[in-house]
Amino acid sequence: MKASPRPCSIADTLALVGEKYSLLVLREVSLGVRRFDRIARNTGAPRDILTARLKRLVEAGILEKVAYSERPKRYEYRATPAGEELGPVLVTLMAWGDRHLNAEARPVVLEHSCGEVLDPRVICASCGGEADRDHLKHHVRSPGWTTSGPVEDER
Amino acid sequence: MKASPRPCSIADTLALVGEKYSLLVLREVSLGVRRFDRIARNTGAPRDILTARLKRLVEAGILEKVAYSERPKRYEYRATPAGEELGPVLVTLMAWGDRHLNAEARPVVLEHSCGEVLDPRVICASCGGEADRDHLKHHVRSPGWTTSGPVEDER
DNA sequence: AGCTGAGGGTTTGATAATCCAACTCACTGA
DNA sequence: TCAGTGAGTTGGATTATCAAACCCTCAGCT
Repeated sequence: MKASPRPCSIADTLALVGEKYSLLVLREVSLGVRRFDRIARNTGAPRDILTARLKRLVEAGILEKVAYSERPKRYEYRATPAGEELGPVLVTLMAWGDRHLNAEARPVVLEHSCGEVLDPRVICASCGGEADRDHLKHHVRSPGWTTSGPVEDER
Repeated sequence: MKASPRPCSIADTLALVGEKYSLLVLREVSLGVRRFDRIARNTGAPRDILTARLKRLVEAGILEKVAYSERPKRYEYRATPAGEELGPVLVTLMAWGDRHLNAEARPVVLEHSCGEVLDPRVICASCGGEADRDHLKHHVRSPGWTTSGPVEDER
């Protein structure tokens, strides 16, 4: 994926993991499914595409190859710490789908250590308050990239 | 995008918003950029693709077209409540990119209503505890779709 | 009336990515 | 020896993306 005009961490992150299947691969790995064949079947990814995605995720430092057998050389894929940190993205995507697409029968349920089914909230780490639209303000740091758009003429 | 083999809200959500540019369109809308031309320039999406993405997001109930001028008929795009609820996905994607790709100079900063720069955390709504890998257990509801894979033979 | 420009798209043709099936290579276990 | 498994590669057909040009409606000059 190509970088997009507006400098933005969302775009940069999607440039790494936004291609088709990448996040599903991560889902499988975080469910404990680490081998090529099974990831291919569980995600539905064609094998050649899966090869490309795994390569990219390994190069990005999100997954790592770990040999689980010499002779024949066989590798499995595990999440690195950076990969684990994408967990919140998966959790929030899943929560949205559970609410808006699979309200009556969630295919996968996450149980929190407190015993309850997880209902995830995003909060501010320093004050603990809810971090939704009403409580956030954007500050665009890049000159010429306010919400009114890019600089038309910077001569 | 096609549905993937494993029944999963992550896959279902990505089937709606996982195509290239869709989440960037949502980012622009949530930054207050609502018009076709400007969304096209700020995301870098080709105009024909943008037309397709907007159509899909409107059909999915994530955006809505609002006329801001009769004669000539002109529309702008706004997030519906369902669209607003994708905010946490954008926030977590941005946080990952800020940490791993733009650590020294974040392009956009979110300020929480408490006055601090937002450092988002995902927590369990019922107990308030951290919702990371160590505190979560997966329960796969679909028969035959444990982490060991699909049913090989269901005759 | 005619000209220019803005806004919001559609069309066209070339380029690139995806998909799927078949194939390879290196073994293992019966 | 022979079938099977795991992890990819390869080739060809299909689909999506891209960039640029085009279209239509109207507003505001002149």
